Amino acid sequence: MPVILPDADQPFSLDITLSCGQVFRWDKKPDGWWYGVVGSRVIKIRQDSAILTFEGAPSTFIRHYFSLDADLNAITRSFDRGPFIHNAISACQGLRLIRQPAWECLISYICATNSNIPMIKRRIANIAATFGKPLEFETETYHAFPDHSSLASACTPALSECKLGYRSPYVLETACDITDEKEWQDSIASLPYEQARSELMKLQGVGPKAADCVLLFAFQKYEAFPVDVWIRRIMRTHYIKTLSNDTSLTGWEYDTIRRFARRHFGEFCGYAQEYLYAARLD
DNA sequence: ATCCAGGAAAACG
DNA sequence: CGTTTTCATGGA
Repeated sequence: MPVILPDADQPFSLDITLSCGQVFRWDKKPDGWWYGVVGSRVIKIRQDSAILTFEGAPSTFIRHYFSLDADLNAITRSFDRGPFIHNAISACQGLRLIRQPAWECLISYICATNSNIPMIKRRIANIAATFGKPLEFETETYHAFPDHSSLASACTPALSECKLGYRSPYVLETACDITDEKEWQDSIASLPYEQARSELMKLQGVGPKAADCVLLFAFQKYEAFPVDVWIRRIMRTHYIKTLSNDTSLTGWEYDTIRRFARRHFGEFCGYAQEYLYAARLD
């Protein structure tokens, strides 16, 4: 079975990377193996100290998907400013941002609004099981995430079985809006962050938060700083203490937070965001 | 029962 | 224009 031995100077934690809430299609079995579906591959992977053992994809794919080529020490050093983020970096050593398939990431974060992580995972699994291509792996059947045309032609009853709630029409309309998956992906990738963000927000069900997540997790726009209720709470408590206490996050407040973060943490503020988010319960 | 969760659209002043 | 209300789902 293929093995990767990451550079000892380049930390990587498979557990933190897969469980921090950036990606929704992985599960860890009690025997220590993680199983996930990426594109049309079922991947099985585990980490024992520094040794990464996997099956289902070539090592070039694994390295790219988990950003093992990135100089993580240099990245965390760039935003290691102040005790709070420093503690988050220490608590989540080896957390790396995954390079997710863009179309699946887009739909995932449309399904993520006003929900918790177990609920999001269930919705994505439902969509894949209903519309995705079955993939056999070790006596079990997994499902690829369906392409945009499969979802665009989905009939409403089948989609409502996926328990998306009020997000169903958003998924459907977005699937219909995107006529060519690769063309869409290339056009977003070619734009600078702010423009790409504006383009994404034209899609139904994609607001500031979802757009920032897609840009960060699928397009490697590391200046994106998604603000959810957790991040807002953390930023208000530890960084911008003048922010108000009212319940709903206004557009003005979202922009204030993300621009502060861009200035304070620098060009990798999106990476910093993920460390803050992953360490939120500490 | 009430509140909450990787929010965003629609309705309202 | 900015602000408030509504939306569906399940766990705590």
